[in-house]
Amino acid sequence: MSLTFRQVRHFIATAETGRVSAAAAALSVTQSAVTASIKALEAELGHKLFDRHSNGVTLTFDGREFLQRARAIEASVSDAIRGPHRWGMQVDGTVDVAVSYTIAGYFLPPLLSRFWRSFPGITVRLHEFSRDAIEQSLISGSVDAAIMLVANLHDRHSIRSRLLLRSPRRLWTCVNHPLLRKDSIKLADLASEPYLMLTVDEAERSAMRYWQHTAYVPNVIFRTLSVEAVRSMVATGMGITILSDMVYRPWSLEGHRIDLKTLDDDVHTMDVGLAWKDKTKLSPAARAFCEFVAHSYPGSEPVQFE
DNA sequence: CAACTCACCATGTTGTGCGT
DNA sequence: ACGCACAACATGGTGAGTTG
Repeated sequence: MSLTFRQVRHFIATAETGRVSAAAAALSVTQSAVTASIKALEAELGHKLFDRHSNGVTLTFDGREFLQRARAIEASVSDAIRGPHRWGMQVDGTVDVAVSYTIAGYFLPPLLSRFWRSFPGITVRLHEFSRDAIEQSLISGSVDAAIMLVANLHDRHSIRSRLLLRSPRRLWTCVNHPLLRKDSIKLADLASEPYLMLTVDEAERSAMRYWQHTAYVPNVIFRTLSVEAVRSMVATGMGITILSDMVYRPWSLEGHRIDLKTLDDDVHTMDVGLAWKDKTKLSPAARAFCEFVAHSYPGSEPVQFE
């Protein structure tokens, strides 16, 4: 027997809900069907993907690794299914796209690769800016569109956005960190821990949005623009942090492992979105780019580009 | 060569047991 | 009570073999 797309869908649903029964309900199948899929998948891969608990399941290290691949499989299949209806058309031109640092490093490359294959006649000029510079560029018309973290979008009157991806934020620790032995972890449990604060792309502002809902503040021992610095310091046990799954990688540059834990508090997701200036007629190339990006991440509301 | 039969397999459900 | 695992059984698709 070989891996099937059905097993991948069951696995992703289980990973995202944290419960086999919830995944089954979401997929409109029974819990047993999902259990069987995951067991078959584990047998096929030769690795345990979930740790089973009385209140659900959690991804193992191998499970987290496979989740990233499973999401790529799902996106690729979705892309293949949608593609032939729309993307065969010939469009030429240039599109200027602004992106933030996190998007450029962790979101854009695979998307751009697929776009280039679909629209070889379109040249994409990329510009990496801060959030406020992206907004100014959109309003001034110096860029056609942007892919950015939309939670902190300031000018929602002049700039329209379309949510593409919600990436959950979780606790990062070194392996064998005492916090990992706790059944449930809240922000209150982290307040006394040395905290590594990423500052790039307004990450600190985003972090403080969920800390503000508690009576605690993080014990920040180091602020940095470097995700790799945070990764290395977490991996060596210097501190903890909370960052999104999108930027998570299981190893630091030095080869030390980083563990993940879901928090019990309501920590906002990191929301990636497509943004463009309202009431602006997009060029054919810009419109093709926006439609391609929006269609690559279905799920939320349909959107019409002018 | 098309139509039919049958065995096999993947995938599903129901019912139930077990652990927390 | 809740959630996962497993056994037994049902269903539908597929491929091999048979028949006219």
